[in-house]
Amino acid sequence: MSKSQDASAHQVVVRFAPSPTGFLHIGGARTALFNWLYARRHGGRFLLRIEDTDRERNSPEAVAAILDGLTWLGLEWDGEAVSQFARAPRHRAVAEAMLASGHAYRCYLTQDELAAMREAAERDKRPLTIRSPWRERDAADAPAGKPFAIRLKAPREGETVVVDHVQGRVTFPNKDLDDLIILRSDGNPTYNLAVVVDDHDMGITHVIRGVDHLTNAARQTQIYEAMGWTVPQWAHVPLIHGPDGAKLSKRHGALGVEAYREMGYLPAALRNYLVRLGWSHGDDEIFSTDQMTAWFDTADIGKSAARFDFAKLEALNGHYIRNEPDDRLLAAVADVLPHIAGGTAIAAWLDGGGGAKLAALMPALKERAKTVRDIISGAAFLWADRPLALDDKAMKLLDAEASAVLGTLTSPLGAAPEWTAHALEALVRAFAEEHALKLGKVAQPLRAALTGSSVSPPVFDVMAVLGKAETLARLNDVQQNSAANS
RNA sequence: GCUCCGUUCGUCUAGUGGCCUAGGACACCAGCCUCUCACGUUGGGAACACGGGUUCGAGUCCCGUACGGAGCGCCA
Repeated sequence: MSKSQDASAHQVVVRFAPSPTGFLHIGGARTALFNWLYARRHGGRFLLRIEDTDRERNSPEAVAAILDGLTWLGLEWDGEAVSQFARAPRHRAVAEAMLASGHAYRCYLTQDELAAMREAAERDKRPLTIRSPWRERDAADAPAGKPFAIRLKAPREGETVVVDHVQGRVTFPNKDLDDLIILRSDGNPTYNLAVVVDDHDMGITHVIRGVDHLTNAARQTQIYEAMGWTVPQWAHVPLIHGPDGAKLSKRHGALGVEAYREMGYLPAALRNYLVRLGWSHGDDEIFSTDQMTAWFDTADIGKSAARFDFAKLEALNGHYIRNEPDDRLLAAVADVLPHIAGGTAIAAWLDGGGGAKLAALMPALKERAKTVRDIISGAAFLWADRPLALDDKAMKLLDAEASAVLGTLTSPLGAAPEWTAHALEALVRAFAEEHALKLGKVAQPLRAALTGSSVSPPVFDVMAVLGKAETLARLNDVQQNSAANS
């Protein structure tokens, strides 16, 4: 292990180490992104480790969801994902080695004794620092057969320093740090031990993670030092908060990335939004993946927490949608369809020949969409059943006068020699002029009749995509309806 | 409570002692474009938490206060 590490001593190796207790949430996604960017920037490796040592709270579904989320986001990792649980024997061996070298000791403190210490500290309103009497006791005093945990024999004097790319130099007085347990009485390694051993064995050079791990960095430093291992470079990134400044909750954005996918966000947009949350490169806002990787640096990560802002994500997503090739947008539509009401019916319509129509309208659709779902709702009139349901504004647009205008328009339309947006626009403009009407007086009722709404892509595009027969049929529906009402 | 961290427009941020009468982006408002919406474009309002220092000069350095956050498990 150490040989291969020496050989690659100058190569950057980072990792993303989620615990599979849920989905890949937005904060984790950003941490993964930062690590991925850092590795790519330095031509290093981005490894993945699943922290699944807590058997109760871990599920294969969650692991799959995390891998899916990373893949969708485009954050490919190098090699196989490492299971932390599978490495427990090695963690145990390291704990034993520390015991043997005198850097750790067996602690026979019981849960009851611990609880009493906690209670006493609470009562006296003083900070709780566990001081195990077993630290100094002779091994001969050990009660035979009683369960024990292994605790790190941490230094009591001086301070432990964490030199961090983001947080700067943070010092922790050793007197405030207690002897952390590295091996539980049931023989299982604890988180801090497992992380250090794994990071060391995996040759991790830089640990980029949330600030909630800052104090862990101090404790982990003590383990590295006890083992005589090289401490990795640290970069503790501030957390992402909800719009109200409090911890991100389900209401806000603490959703799994798959939720963003289902809401119709593009991975490139989410990456761009996330990278800009806490990190900056001057006034730049839009980054291609190449630019991100070329410019990303832990030194440019801010120290204060950022709030999650859907409006900005949406604006960014709109930008990416406008610039996305139509065929990929079509694929994105197919991707979200299963997740919306009536989606399967739409998918069937698409497969039954509607796909070509959606594709034809895509340039107009993507111009006004913020999410993939907007594309779908904006195209809904394509597969709507006749006669169309009209919304209130459409209803108002189709008053008696407008209906009459549309009635006289039907015959020139029926005789249209060419059914293209361009030709239709010329035809309708000529018609409006002939009848001394402003174009809007014709176009708006037309839009209402054809789409059932006052808002849509340009009407001439709508007519072209709908086709002559369908257009005339929808206009006829309006005539029927207005006749019935009068 | 203790330890650590933070605080520039509503939000994300630029800013590393003079280039800042504080810049960009999103959002908001108004105009233009226009068959609607959107895009685009032009313009507008909008911030250095507060109080002391240091300095010729402070958003930038120091101290304090307030507010916010994170961590204080035989969880990860």
